[in-house]
Amino acid sequence: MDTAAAKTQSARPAQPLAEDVTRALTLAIHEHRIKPGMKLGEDELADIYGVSRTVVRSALHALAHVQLVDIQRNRGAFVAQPTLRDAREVFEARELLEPRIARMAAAKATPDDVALLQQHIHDEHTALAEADHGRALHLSGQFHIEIARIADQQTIAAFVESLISRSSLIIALYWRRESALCEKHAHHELVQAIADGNGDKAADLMRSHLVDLHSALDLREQDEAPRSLKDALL
Amino acid sequence: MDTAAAKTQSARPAQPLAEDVTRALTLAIHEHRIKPGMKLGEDELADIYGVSRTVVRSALHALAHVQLVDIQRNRGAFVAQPTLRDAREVFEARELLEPRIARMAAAKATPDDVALLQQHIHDEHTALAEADHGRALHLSGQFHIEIARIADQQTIAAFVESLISRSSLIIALYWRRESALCEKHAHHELVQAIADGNGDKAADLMRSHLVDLHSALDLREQDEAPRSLKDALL
DNA sequence: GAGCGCAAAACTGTATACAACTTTGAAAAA
DNA sequence: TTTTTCAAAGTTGTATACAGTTTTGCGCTC
Repeated sequence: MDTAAAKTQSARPAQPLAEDVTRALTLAIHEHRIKPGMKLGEDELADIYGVSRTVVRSALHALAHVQLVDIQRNRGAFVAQPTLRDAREVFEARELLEPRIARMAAAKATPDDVALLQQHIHDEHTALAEADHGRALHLSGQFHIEIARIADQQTIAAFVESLISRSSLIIALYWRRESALCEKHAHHELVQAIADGNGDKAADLMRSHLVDLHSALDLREQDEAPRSLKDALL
Repeated sequence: MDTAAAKTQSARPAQPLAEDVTRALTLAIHEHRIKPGMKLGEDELADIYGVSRTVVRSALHALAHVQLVDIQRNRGAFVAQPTLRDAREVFEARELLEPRIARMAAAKATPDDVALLQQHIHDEHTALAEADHGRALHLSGQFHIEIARIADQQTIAAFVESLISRSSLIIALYWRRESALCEKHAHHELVQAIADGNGDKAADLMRSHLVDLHSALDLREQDEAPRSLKDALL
């Protein structure tokens, strides 16, 4: 009967599967429950989620495609560790794409969309109030993704989503503890501009918001050697 | 890295890779050997490449992530059929990203890089002379990808690569036969601007080149209904 | 003859088994 | 004691087997 313990999910029709693991892992990474460099053993995950290695493998490859994990042949999968260069590139790309997306969102947003964004902000505040920083960070990312969805540009939205995922890792690695908390005002003002249909303002707010984020990171040249060393010892 | 030769022949080193199948399929799609909407049966491909379904599955999922194929649950994988909207979005994104990439490439290109680009152009002309339109199209795309590589912006380069892949499908679906052949001059002038380190000119040339491409497509509103119908009958 | 329904075939999704590679630990030699 | 070699354990890559779903085709009913 112990073997059945792994199948305690039998309450579920067992229809959705492989990508559930992908979502679970993505969320865990976004919420910083598992940290950059951590090894993701296939057997271990298969045991945890009560599925076979086949499913875990599929999920890990999916995450590798989004560059959330790094798969090394015959060595295994590890949570990705974006380099300083990666960090700069990701934020550079975000500063290129997201203001434009914000402008489009301002042009297309419906009242329902605005309400949804405000709900996101509310949830984020709630998470912060409960000191659940991981969840707050995840929701903060989802906020940006939601804007991309509202802009109704699937192609660019997919890129933005990928960039935001990686941003989570970058924040985990390079966030300056001294820097202030994510300015709650930024998101709120942005929603207001979108609700007003003020595209220029939305773009500007988005740009400055991203610059703020960017500058809250410690992207100075630091010892990259320890990184590769930690790879081995962690 | 360059195991380009290892592909379709019977003399397989017996240590090939799953991603070899991915490359082979990608190339086949890029060269329009297999067309949008075509079904990619797992057993069939496994038989063709002499590998197990596991490997084929992995390859198909990789292609699905780049949106080259469309995987429908319990139904199978099909070569993707970008919609008119997809086509517009892809070229819009390219017109946003590639000029910037061209500018960066002009700033960073070494003589070797320029030589490589010229080689690409030469190969493309050769393919055209042999009436191998599929290969010419593929090389044309690789040319753009190479520029992104030279620009040394891995993150954006990855996006560009994805966009160019999809462009191949879009061209297969919406190319106007009446429109002139890919203007060979465009690429050549672009290389010259890059070689001269003239970033502004490179960006401008890239932009107009993309606009030319875009306008060579027939993106008028046409019957989308047949599309969904063809899905069933093809 | 047309429409409906059920069963068999085909294919995908998942699990398990086997092979190859990497790592690790200890034993032997210097 | 240090270094080197080799074997055993562990993990990933690939193949095969099984289960569930979709499709198809035939037969039955109206």
